[in-house]
Amino acid sequence: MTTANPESPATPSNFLRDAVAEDVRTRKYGDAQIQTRFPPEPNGYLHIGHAKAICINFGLADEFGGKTNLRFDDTNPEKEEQEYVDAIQHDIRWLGFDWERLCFASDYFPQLYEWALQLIRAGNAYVDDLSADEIRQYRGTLTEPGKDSPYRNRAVEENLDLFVRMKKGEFPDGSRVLRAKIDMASPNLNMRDPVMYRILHATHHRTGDEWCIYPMYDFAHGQSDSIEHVTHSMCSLEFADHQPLYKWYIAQLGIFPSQQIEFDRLSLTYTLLSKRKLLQLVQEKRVNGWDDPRMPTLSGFRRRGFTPEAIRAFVNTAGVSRTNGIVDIEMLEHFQRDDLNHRAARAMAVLHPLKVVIDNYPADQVEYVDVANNPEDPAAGTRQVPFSREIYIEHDDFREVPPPKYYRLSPGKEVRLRNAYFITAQSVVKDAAGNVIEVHCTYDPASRGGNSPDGRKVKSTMHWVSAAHAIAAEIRLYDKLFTRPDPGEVEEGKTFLDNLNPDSLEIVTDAKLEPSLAASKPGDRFQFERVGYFCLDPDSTPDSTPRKLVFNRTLALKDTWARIEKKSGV
RNA sequence: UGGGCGAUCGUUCAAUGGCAGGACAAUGCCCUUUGGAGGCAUUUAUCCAGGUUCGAAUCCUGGUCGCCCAGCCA
Repeated sequence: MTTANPESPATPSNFLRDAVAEDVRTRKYGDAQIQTRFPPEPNGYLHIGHAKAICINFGLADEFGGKTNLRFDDTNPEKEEQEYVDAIQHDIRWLGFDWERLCFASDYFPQLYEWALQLIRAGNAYVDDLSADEIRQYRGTLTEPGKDSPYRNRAVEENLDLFVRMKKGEFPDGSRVLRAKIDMASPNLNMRDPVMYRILHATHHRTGDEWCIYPMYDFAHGQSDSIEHVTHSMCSLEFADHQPLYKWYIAQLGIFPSQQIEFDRLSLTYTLLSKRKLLQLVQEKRVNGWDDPRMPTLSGFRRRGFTPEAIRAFVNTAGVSRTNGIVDIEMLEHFQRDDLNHRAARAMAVLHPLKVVIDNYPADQVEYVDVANNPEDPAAGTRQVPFSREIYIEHDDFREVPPPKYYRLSPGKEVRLRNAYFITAQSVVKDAAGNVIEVHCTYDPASRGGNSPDGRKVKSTMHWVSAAHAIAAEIRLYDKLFTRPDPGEVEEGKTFLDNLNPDSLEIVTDAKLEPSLAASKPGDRFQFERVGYFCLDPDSTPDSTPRKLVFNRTLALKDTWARIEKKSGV
């Protein structure tokens, strides 16, 4: 049962949907419903690329009234862990999907073993004593055929005896394998007597030490699909070459023929989606764990403040094909900004405070101005924000010598403090080094709320926080984890680690926030007006003393001024 | 140099023999109590060469280019 709704109103056609629709139309499976599956290996955390596979598998089944199983492809005990099994389930639910059945390839080990015996009896599988190295040599190359193993024509009884003893644990790791007897001269290397079982005296996260032989992917996946009556087994492109083998096992065994269909993986600019490399980043502590907000994992995006709705909308819009391209990360960011723009509560926060003293404002006066919680959504209501004589504004919002097209505060210039008053800069106070540390202004009492009765206009509106009421927070500003659009592109002698962005995390420790933010809870998302979207990090302790608030920047707001500045070649 | 898959705006996905369209990005203008958001407009594409057809991105032939495969990983 799926809980997510179709994201885009007009779903463009794609070859996967077409294939399913055609099978439904022709009643290929009779009264049986469409069945799909999402088959992760629990050897790492799910990333944005998996989100695509999840949306495709769950989405298509849902669209055609079918079901989706979550099946862990746990046939390699050396790489798989329970931690990953748990995290994966959590992430799929977070994304908005729920499965019909929770399955494990390891649940099928007994059945797979029986099927292996069946293939041996039929003369279609044999135990090979060749070493891994020898098997490689015998396999041939891309252009040369392989040659038969000297053990290829063992008698059925001997194969049976040996395989049973492999299972009993009589042989050491790597000493023997069970192989399918197909064709050592096949141009498809997957058909050159592929290994079905290897000996691995390893403890499996679910079956413990019950088994010491483990099936290979190819001998497990298709049959698992078949057992679950999967009608459409959608996987990534690199498995296309495996399809003949997938079909061969199913045909030899005479079991339900699931249909494999391949599609392209998702790739994103400035993003690495190799599980091996992501694991390396975690293990070498280049990032702070799988859920580091800079990671392209679902848990990383979640902590960063991304929403499942935006990720789904992005994945659905990016589409699916059989070409391998790279989607611009800006597209993902667009969908996230769009989503948050509509939903996120607004607040005022000053990241780099500059004190402003309003000289003609009564020293002990505090008034509360009415502020919309979300201008995009009147239903979000309003709140009261304290205003007083001393406030903080963003350091960037004042220039003693304003460059061309700079509309913000500078000496003699009048600007609007959002929802409050017009102020005009009169003088500055500098430290010994000549840095502006304080700006003195005057305000127009008639402009309360942000409009002047005489109708005069100001070019700029700025956010602010009352100094006396401000609360402190740590703010973590994230940037791209890698400096290159393709992080895997490396020069001679370098690795992808050399493409790590040294400035991917900037910590601001002295941000000043409006007091209402004190009530936020980890996971709460906000738009800090004119700055960006932020999410309260789990490192926060909003309810303890001392209270600690840590906000992660999800994304910065688009910044026209920054673009102008950049274009003017500074 | 074997086999498999693919090629459409800068990027990505459509068009299923009948006006090449959307999204992202970019550019310009309008609007704006967020230089946000929004609105309008603009630019740019069928890998190449032949062929079939009234008509080809689509079908055929031949090239070119790209990706994947030689784990006892998945």
